[in-house]
Amino acid sequence: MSRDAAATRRKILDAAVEEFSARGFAGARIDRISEVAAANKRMIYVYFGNKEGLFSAVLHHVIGTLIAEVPVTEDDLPGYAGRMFDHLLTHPEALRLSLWRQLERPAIGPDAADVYTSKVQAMAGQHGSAHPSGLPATDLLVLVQGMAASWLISPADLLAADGADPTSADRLAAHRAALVEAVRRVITPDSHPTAK
Amino acid sequence: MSRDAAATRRKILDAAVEEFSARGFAGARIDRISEVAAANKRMIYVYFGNKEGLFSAVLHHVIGTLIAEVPVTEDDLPGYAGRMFDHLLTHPEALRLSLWRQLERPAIGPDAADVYTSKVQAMAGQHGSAHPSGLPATDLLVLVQGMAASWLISPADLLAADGADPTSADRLAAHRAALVEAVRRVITPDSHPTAK
DNA sequence: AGATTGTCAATAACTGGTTATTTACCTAAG
DNA sequence: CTTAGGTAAATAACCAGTTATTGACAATCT
Repeated sequence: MSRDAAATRRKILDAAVEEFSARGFAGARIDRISEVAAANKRMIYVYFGNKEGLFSAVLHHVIGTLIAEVPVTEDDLPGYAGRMFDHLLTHPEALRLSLWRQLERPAIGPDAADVYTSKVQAMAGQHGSAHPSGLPATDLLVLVQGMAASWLISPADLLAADGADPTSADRLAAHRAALVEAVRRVITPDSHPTAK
Repeated sequence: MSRDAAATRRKILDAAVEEFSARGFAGARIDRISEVAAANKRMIYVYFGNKEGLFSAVLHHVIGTLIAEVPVTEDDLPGYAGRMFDHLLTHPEALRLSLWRQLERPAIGPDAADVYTSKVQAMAGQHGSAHPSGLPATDLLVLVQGMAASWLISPADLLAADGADPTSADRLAAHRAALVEAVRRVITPDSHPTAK
């Protein structure tokens, strides 16, 4: 039996991503993580300190990857929404962990304030604090993120309201198209505002 | 000390709403609920069976109220978004419990399939499965709900990207306006689609 | 009386964290 | 080349405090 600190640390982290993603902080069990990782429980405390330290490491890993792989393209918000949707679809743990973080431990995890601030300022540009669309830049970014995640956080009974299977590849592609188009409309400055 | 079954049941339910909303199913403690309710722990099992039964009752109560008080006005989606935002703002437990339900116990809680199905059909109307806007009715409803909740589920570092206090009444009113306007744009069929 | 409503205390299974100890690997002296 | 010793890595057993749930019993109302 060989000894490999990096590999053990990695196995623990992977198992922790799975466990915390599935059950959240309060629901996660250290024993289950060590079992899945095929590592001794004690090693978790050696490498990560305590349960919260492990949760923090998981958050940094997964959310850090999300931020790195889905850059905010402030000049192409529809594309950003589409790519975000794709990433959340292929990395369900990213969305689940983000939600659990928000609900259970908002203070823990990576701080993306600098990233967001610079993007928001870039969007605002010379137009005061508003995007060319006329909507405040921060609100726009928040709305786009909410739209990108909406399908994946909605209850199944809503997603299936039209009878189609909400998880089929076709349905997901159709929603992706609707998402991108909806964002395009949001950022399009209207030429002739209507009353209703 | 007088005896009042209905009052005791109600106190337990109120305390459970608070506890489950704050900590979720796994994080909630029966002891804390009975303490806050000033009721004996045993009564929880008499009235609600077990922890899951209590969680289910909480979900039915809070989400049922949400569905009743914020009807889906399919002919006024911007207004629906605004009223949903208002309700979630004044009833934070409704959003938190919805999220926790989705993450921890998706199978539990009220089933709104019939409500959604009829609204989606009404929106689709004579236009096949699509809304007058050209977007699929289900997707539209999902997106609008995601938009309404986006401010309230976003991390603080994003909300404060423009330096303003994200919880101030002014800021919330400004975001509400942006939300309603964004939804209006999404449902407006465009007269002259542009490339980018 | 008879059913409902409430109290108290016990229990059996867990849970995060720790202590004491062993095992594998590397290096430098003999 | 071998081997003694130091150190990082891993493990098993354990602990003290919780946790949800229940059984037995008392008070109250109709």
